[in-house]
Amino acid sequence: METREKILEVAKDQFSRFGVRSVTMEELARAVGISKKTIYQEFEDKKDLVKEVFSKILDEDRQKMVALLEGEDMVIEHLVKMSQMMRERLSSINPMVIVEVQKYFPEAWRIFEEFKTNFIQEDLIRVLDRGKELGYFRSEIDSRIMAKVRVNQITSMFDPSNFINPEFNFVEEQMVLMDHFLHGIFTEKGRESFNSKKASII
DNA sequence: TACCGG
DNA sequence: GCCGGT
Repeated sequence: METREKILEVAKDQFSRFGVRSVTMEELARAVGISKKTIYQEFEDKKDLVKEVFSKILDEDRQKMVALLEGEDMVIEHLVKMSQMMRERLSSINPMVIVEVQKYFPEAWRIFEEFKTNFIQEDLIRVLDRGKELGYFRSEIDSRIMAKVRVNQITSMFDPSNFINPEFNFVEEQMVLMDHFLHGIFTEKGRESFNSKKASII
């Protein structure tokens, strides 16, 4: 594996587990088994490294989401699995990291914001439109507005005010939100299809 | 590895 | 005093 890839891989792991600010460049270099100098040959500074780690994480999610859209009739499964993916992503990251990145690494946070609007939202619009064509979702729903609503529901997990003092378990809350969202857009056919296969996809 | 400066 | 950066 290339040095750069190795650094990103180890940094992703260490940052996710211990937080960004509590992992020093010194410690990171030791964990990778290289010198600080080598890290600074690959990355401008710590901000740059954090940004690249974040891009890598989002790239992995992007790949998975593209793969989800492969099947012809995968509309409902797509929405369910996307929710699943985001829940897994959040539980794999130390909540402290989210706060740190927003506060001290605004460029990395911007990457995440762009991912939300440019990718997740556009992906949802396509899925909602496809679901309407297939008769799973009511034709009168506005795909663009509902896609935005759904992005906000999903990413509310990453809003510190929602996870610092959680009133509910966030997994349970996301499940309830997803169920409510789906039932709000389903046609009769969509609802029946969901009920008949929900045991196998949830 | 040692060092400077924030 | 610690840590990013040289």
